Amino acid sequence: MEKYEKFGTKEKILDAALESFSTSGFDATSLDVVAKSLGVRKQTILYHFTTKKGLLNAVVERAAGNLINSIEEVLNSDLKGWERIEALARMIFRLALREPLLLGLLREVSRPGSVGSERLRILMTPLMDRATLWMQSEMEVGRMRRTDPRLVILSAYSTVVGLATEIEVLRAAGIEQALRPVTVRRRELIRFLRVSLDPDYLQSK
Amino acid sequence: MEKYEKFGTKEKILDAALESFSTSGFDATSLDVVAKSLGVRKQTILYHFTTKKGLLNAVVERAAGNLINSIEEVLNSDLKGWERIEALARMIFRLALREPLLLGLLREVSRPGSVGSERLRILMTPLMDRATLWMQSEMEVGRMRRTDPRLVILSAYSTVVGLATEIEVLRAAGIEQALRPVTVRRRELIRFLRVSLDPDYLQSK
DNA sequence: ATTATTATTTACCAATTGGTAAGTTAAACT
DNA sequence: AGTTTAACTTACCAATTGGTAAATAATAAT
Repeated sequence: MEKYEKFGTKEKILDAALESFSTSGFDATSLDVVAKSLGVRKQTILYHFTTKKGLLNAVVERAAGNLINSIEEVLNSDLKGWERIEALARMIFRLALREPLLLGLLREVSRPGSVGSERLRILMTPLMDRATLWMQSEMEVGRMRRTDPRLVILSAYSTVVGLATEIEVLRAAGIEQALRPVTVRRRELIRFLRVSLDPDYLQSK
Repeated sequence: MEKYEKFGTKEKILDAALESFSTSGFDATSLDVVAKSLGVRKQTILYHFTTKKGLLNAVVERAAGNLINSIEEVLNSDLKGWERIEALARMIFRLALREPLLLGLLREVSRPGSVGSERLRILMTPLMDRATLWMQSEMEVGRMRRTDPRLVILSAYSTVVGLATEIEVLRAAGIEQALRPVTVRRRELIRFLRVSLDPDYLQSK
């Protein structure tokens, strides 16, 4: 509960930082530049977030919050087994298309030694554990085909991250409608998940 | 034909630069640091490559050269239709596994506004055009199923780039043998390509 | 041996970086 | 009205950045 929430500077800083981190990356982001784009002094940023790394963490945290909320929404539905998986996949693609900056950020932050990659891991781990447990229990009762949950999840994860690259490369390659390949990829992912997980899915055309 | 090829400094610089660019990224790479790691002054680097961007371009060029050579090898074989595609896919995965730094570089350089992304595009475009033409001619004579070649190629491309992320994330997730998921992904890609392209492939388990 | 060329270094530099310290302004509480 | 606290700014700094200019060393050509 902030006290002088007058101009919402903090939020505006987070927006601008997301923009810059996700398109230019952490190192190429200058606090001075970000501040200038907001008509604010750099020290205002440092006042709110103490350090550049702190700012990134805050951005990641907020983004992850969005993601988790979306996921929660699906998890609280009454969809079962395979249908739930498919709903999840669609939800994530929808989010990724609505807010492409999130993809850029994810891409930036999931680089090995990257600043903020640790933060991402900390935020994602419980989500991943939860998903793993759920999948295992679904396998127990035979609603899901037996595989290694983590491998499936990571495959899905890297498919989504790959989108960030793909969309831009498509644009660079001069393909006008960048939307179609994305839906192709979604179909692909869903089919992959289905083949891996849906026990009722007969593998025929 | 260099004149004083005594210590091969230029090559050593390229090696170190590849290492740094692909793991830390362009902006996070300091010429001073790279130079120090080689026991050489920064100005030696700038002597050989004039500018930091020039160095990146040289690194990209060399890496692309490796890639193109490998591809050429397959293209000069007498494999036809689908078999050629599969050989290509396997070749690229082999290269990616043997030299993981190439993946990191590809990942770094394929970012939208990134320095060097233009260079990559320039190098890749003719390769892509050639592949597209070949695929179209194969489709003409019915050795290949009819689809949009560019979309297939880009799917394959982003799968490979996605590997760069996946391998690291897997490691971060604490999965010991990072090799297995990679081969899974290769199988997946080949199956995808086969379904899309091989006219003789009957889609049954 | 001298000269020309290539390779590498020493010395600098202007610009930018993230960050500290100390104000200043404005709102909230009393 | 006066005090406290939050929001923001001005001033400053040490470190690092990529890059220039000039000197020096090493090799090749004459």
